[in-house]
Amino acid sequence: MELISHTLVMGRLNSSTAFYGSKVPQAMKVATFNANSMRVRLPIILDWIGREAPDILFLQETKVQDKDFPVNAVEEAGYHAVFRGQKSYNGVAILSKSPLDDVKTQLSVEGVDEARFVSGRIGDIHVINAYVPQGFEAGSDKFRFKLAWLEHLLGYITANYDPSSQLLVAGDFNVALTDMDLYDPDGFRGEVGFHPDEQAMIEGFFNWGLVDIFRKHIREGNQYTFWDYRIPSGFKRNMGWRIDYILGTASQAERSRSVWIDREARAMEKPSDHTFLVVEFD
Amino acid sequence: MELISHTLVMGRLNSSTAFYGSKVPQAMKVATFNANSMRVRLPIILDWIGREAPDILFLQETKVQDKDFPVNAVEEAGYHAVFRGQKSYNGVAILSKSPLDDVKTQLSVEGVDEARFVSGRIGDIHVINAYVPQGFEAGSDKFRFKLAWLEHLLGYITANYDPSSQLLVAGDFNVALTDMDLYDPDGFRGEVGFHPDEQAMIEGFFNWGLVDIFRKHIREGNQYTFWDYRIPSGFKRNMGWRIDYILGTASQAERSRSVWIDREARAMEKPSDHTFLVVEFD
DNA sequence: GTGAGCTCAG
DNA sequence: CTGAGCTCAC
Repeated sequence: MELISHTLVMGRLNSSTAFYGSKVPQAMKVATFNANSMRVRLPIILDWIGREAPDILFLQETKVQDKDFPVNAVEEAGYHAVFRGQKSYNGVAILSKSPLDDVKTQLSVEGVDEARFVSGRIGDIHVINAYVPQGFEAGSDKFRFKLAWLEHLLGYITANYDPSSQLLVAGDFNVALTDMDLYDPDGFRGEVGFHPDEQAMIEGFFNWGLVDIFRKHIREGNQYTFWDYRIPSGFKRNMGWRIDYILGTASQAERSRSVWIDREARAMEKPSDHTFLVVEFD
Repeated sequence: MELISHTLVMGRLNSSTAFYGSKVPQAMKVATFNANSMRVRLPIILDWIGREAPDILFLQETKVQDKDFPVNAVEEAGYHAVFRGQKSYNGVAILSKSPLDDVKTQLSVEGVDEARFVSGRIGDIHVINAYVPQGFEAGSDKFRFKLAWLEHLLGYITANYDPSSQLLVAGDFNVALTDMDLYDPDGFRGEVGFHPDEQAMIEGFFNWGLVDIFRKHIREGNQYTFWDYRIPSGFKRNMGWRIDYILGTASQAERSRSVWIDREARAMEKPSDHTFLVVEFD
C-alpha cells in the first residue's frame, strides 16, 4: 500500500485513486530495528525490506554520519530515508515507501544534542523514532540522563501531539517492563534496563495514551528483541530482553492486526544484537 | 609430485617407487606470496593451492602469532606448515606437500629477533624463506637495519650452505634491482627499495652463486609482484615493483623450466598488495 | 589503502 | 562479543 501523503492530499493525486481526500487509514506494515551500524547491517536491511516490504522501518544505532549514510542503496530499494547520525555512537533513521513530511531530527536534552530522535508524518500518521540512552549503571550520571531524556521525550509528545491523534512511537527504549520481558528478572531487578525509575517513565507514556502494541497482542514471556553479544550463545539460549517497542495511540493500537518478532534475521550474516519487531495494521 | 623426503629415504618408501634412494631431482612447483595477513588471505591461499598445487609455498607478512596460525585449514588442504609469527607485524611460513626437515625459524640481527626467517629441507632441496625489512627511508635507522639484515642473511647462507648445493632462497626482499623492476625508476632512484646500497647487498647474493630465476627466464620489464595500495588504481595502471624473488643456486636455476606471476590472484576478493610468483622445475 | 590492535561503548 | 575510530606500519 501507499499511505495518503500530505503532498497527495494537497492535490497531486490523479482522480482515479480511491482514497483521494479520505481520512480512512489503509493497511500498513511498520517495523523497528536497532541496526548497530547501518553500514555493517546494510545487506541485512536491504534483504529485509526486499522480502518484507514494510511501509515504514525505524532504525536505531546507525552509527554513521549523515555524509556517509547509504542513501543510494536505500533509494534503489524503493525507499525514502530521513536520518540523523553522528560519529561512532547513536544515530537514527526512518525508511519509508512514501516520503516523510514535517521531519524533525532534534531533541536536545540538558544541552546534550545526541542523534537519538527523528519524527515526521506520512499523511495523517505521525511517527517518532527514538533511541533512548542505555544508561550505563543505575544511579550513574548516564542513568540520570536516560531518565531525563525519557521525561523530555514524553514532555515533547504531550506538548505536540494529542492522544486522539494517529501517532506511532517506535524505537529502542533500553527498558524492560516486567518479569516477562527479560531472561533473568531477579538477576537484573533494580539494575539499568530493569529499574523501577525507568519503568515508571515508560508508564508515563502509557498513561498519556500510548499502547505497547506487542503486549496488546502477545501475552507470553520469553519474547525478546535484544540479546547481549557478550553472553555466550545468548541468542540460542534465548537469554534476551524485550526493550524495543512500537507504541501507538488508541486509534493505532485499535487497528493493529498482528505483531511479530523476526528471529530469522538473527540467522543472517553478521546479525545485530537486536532484531526486527513488526506490526501490521488494517 | 612428491619430493623424496628425508623420511622416505630413511626407509618408509615402498619398493615400487622409481626414485628410491636416488638423488635425481623431480619436477616441482614453488611459489612465494607476501600474504599481508594470513588470516585475511586464507581463502585466497586455500583457493590458490587447491588450483595450482604447488609443492612449496613461501609466505611473508603472515601477521599472525603462532597460536593463531590456521594450521587445520592448511592441513585439510593437504599441506604441512612451518611458521613463525608475531603480533601485528612480519611473520613467515612455509607450506609444503612433503614435510619440512631441519626447520630453523630464527635469524637474530643486532639482537633484534623479528619473525622474518624460516628455513628447512625437503629431501636434498634446502629452502630459505625471507621477509626482508622494508627500511622506511634511505639513511634512517630502519634502513641501516635492512642492510644489516641482508648482510646477516648472506653471511648466514655463506656460512651454512655451499653454492654447489640445491638451495632456494625465496621471499619479499623489498628491493627492486634495475630500471625494469619498478614503474618509476627515476622517481624512486636512491629512495628506499631502489637504493644502490640495497642493490649492492642483493648483488652479494648473486656473487655467492644465487640466481634470480625470474630474470633468467624473462627479460621484459613491467613485470611486478607488488603494487602499493596507496596508489589509486595502481594495479590496473600496473604501477608496481618487482621485489619478491625466488633465488636458486646454479643447479636449481639450471633445472628451472618456467616462471610466471599470477596476476589473477589480484582479481580475487580482498587481494594482497603482493601477488604470487611461481617457478616450475623439471 | 589496508591490516592489526588498542580504547571506548554497548 | 561487536563496531567505530584511532595509531602504527607498510
